[in-house]
Amino acid sequence: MGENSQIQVTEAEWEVMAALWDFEANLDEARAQAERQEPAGASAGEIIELVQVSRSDWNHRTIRTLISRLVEKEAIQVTILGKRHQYSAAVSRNECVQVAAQSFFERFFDGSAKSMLLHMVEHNELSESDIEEIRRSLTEKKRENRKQIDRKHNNPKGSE
Amino acid sequence: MGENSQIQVTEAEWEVMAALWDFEANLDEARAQAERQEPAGASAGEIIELVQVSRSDWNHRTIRTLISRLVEKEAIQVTILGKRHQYSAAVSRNECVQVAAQSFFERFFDGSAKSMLLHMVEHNELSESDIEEIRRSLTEKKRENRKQIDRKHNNPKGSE
DNA sequence: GAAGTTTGACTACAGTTGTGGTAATTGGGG
DNA sequence: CCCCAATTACCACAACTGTAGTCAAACTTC
Repeated sequence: MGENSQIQVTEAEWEVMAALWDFEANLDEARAQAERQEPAGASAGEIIELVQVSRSDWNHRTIRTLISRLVEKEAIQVTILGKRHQYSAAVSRNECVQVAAQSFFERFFDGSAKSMLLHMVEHNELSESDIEEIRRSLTEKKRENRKQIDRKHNNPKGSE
Repeated sequence: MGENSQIQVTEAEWEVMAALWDFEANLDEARAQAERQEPAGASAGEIIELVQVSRSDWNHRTIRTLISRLVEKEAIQVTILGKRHQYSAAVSRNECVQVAAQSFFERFFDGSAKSMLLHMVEHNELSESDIEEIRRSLTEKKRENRKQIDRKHNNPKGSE
C-alpha cells in the first residue's frame, strides 16, 4: 500500500472523490462482466452527474473547480483523449481516510489509536451486534499480529 | 451532558482550549487540597504561558487572537475582575471531541460509529494489551446497554 | 509620577475552502 | 459549415484560519 501520498482532501472535495471511486468501482464491475477493455476514468460530465445525485444543489462549475483542485493536488489523474479529459483517482479511498484519521487522532488523542478507540466505544451508540462485530475484528487483528511476530521469528531479516 | 453546544474548534484553537482545561484541572486540584475558594479561570498571561510550554514559537499576540476568537464563538467565558479578564472554558474537552468526532465520521463513514471502529481496528497498530483493553471496554459497553434495556423494561415511561 | 510592560480592542494579510462567474474552445446536430 | 451546448482554463470573492502588528489604557517599578 502506497504510504507516500499525504494528500488532504477537503469536505467538498471528498464528495467528488467519492463519486469518482464509485464510478470506477462500477466501471470495473462492468468490465469484468463484459470482458471489454475500455479506457478507464470518468469525464467531468459523468463525475458531475454522480456528485449531483447526492448534492443536487451544487453548481456544475463548483464541481469542476473541485475537480481541478484535486488534479492540482494529484488526488486525480488526467488523461487527455482527443480534446476531452478523462479523470481517474490517483489515491484510494482508504489512503485518504487514513490521512484524515491520522491527523484527527493526532489532534485529539495524542496520536494514540488506542485512546481514540476507547473514547469512541465509550461515547457512541453501538448495538449488541455492532459490538460483536468489532470484537471479532479485534480477534482477527490479534491473530494477524501473531502471524507477524512468527514471521519475524522464522525470518528475522524479513526478506520479501 | 450538554448536547446543545456545537462549537467547532480549529487546530490552533485546540491548543488554547487544551491549556485552559489543564489549567482548570490543576486549579480544581489545588482548591480541593487547600479548601480555598478563589475565583476560577485563568488570565490571558497564564494561558499564554501554558500554551507556550508546547508551542514555544507561538507569538503571544497569536494566542491572544485565538483566545478572542474562542470567546467570540463562546467556547470560553470571560469574567471581568477590575480591569483584567478571567477566562474559563465554557465547553468541556469531551464535548469538543464529540463534535469533531461526529463530523469526522459523518464525513468518512456515513456517520456510522461501527464502520469507523472497524476501519480503525483494521488499519492501525494495536498491541496485544491495547486489544485487550478495548475488548474490556466493549464488554463494559454491552453491560451498560443491557442495563439500559432493563431499565426500560421495568419502567417503560423512563421517568427520571 | 515617568517610563517600560501587560493587557485588550482593533486591524492586517496571506493561504485555504466553498462557491461560482467569464471567455475561449470544441464538438455535435442540423 | 454554422450555431448551440458542453468543456476547459482562468478569475473572483467572501468566510475562515493562522499569524501577527498597532494603539491606547492600565499596571508596575523605580
